[in-house]
Amino acid sequence: VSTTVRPRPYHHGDLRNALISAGVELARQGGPAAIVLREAARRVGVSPNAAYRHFTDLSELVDAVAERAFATLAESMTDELAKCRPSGDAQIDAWQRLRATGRGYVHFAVAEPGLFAVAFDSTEGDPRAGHEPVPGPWGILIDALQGLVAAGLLAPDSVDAAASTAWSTVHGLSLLLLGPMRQPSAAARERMIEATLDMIGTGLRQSRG
Amino acid sequence: VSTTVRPRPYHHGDLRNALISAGVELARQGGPAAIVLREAARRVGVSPNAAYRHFTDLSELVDAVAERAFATLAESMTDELAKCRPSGDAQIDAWQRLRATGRGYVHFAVAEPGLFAVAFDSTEGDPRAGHEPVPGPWGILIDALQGLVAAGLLAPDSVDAAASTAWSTVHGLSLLLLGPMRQPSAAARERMIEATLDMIGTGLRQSRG
DNA sequence: TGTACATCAGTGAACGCGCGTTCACTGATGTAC
DNA sequence: TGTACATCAGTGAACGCGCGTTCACTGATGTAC
Repeated sequence: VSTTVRPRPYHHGDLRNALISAGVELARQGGPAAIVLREAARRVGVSPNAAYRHFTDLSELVDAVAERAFATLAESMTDELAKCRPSGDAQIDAWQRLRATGRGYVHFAVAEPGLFAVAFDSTEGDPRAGHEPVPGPWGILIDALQGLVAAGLLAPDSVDAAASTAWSTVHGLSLLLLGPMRQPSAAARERMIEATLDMIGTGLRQSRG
Repeated sequence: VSTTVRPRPYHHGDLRNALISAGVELARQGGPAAIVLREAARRVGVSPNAAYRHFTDLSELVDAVAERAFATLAESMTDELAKCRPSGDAQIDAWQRLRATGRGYVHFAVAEPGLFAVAFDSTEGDPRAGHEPVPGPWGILIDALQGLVAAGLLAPDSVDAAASTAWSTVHGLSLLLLGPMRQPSAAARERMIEATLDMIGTGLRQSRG
């Protein structure tokens, strides 16, 4: 095979993206601290300083990885939303869609703890700020809550408060499942998730009255 | 003054504790990663290797710092409990005491983000495992829930589920307040805390029926 | 169509840094007789 | 009460490591004429 090895061209062609991908891989395994510039370069097969053509700083690479992590989190939420089948009852559907966003959030956290940590480690300011053009996790949650409003299940001026409570609950559950309450079985985990989503629901119903 | 400076004795006398305290201080400022053996030794005024008389490892120092962090968290919860004044109504009091534990938890997280991070970074297994002889955060929460049971407000076999939901909610709120939703005013923060505690209450009331 | 040359994207070697940890040591302490 | 000596708790110097970053450089690319 050695004769047919295509020699790597001098110019990589897409080094910036390749480095970010390597960074994502590192983050998946070891969280934010594992994003190491030299190691990313090593994996891409490039000298460490080549990275400086594309990032002024290590922190810029980390930011780029965090952005991808956020996008993947949003994707997990929309994936779960896509599984929702209309029931014919608009109110039931609205609740289901809210649950789906939460479920997607927690599933991502459990499946990708490293990326999850990166997303919330390097968040400067709040996630409401855009990760445009695709709506980020916050936007997706707000959309789901607007769905409740449209179905007459939530007062329009309760959306912000509802969002922050729902987010914090789901975020907390995620960290609990990753850390102090690592569950042995996936089934037990799903039970905890659904129980927590129940609680969010009853909380929101209550605050409506 | 220089003549009256008492020369530091060759033997420190309490180096282990001094190093842990230095580690706590480092953790307060920079979280788990800031616990650096050489720096701790530097602050105590001792050579780096002296630490190895008291810890086999850096990780052993980190563990000791985490233990202190856990104790301080528990303290914050009991402090808040101590503020509860009996109202004459056992049911109201039981709710108030549960709220107090949650409030103490979140207050600690907001006041000491670095220590809070250490506590949950290095948690091996779950926090239910003892930090004896004083009851840890988990024990304090369980106690408060047993209070609800005693007041006839919670089914005895719901305690575990209630504990994990309550914990995850309060934990999530803490992280949210530290990160994505850093609040400008203390008042706004307290409002969010109380709103979340409300939600935990309605959630538990619901699951009782 | 060809050639000069600016620009871009890499290389290789080296830097200084702070870290955890180990080595051989020395000063202080406490116990046995 | 004094002295020998084991033990304990420190010191000072050094190690190897991997890191982020900088330097002067070279190979490839694209544009002007």
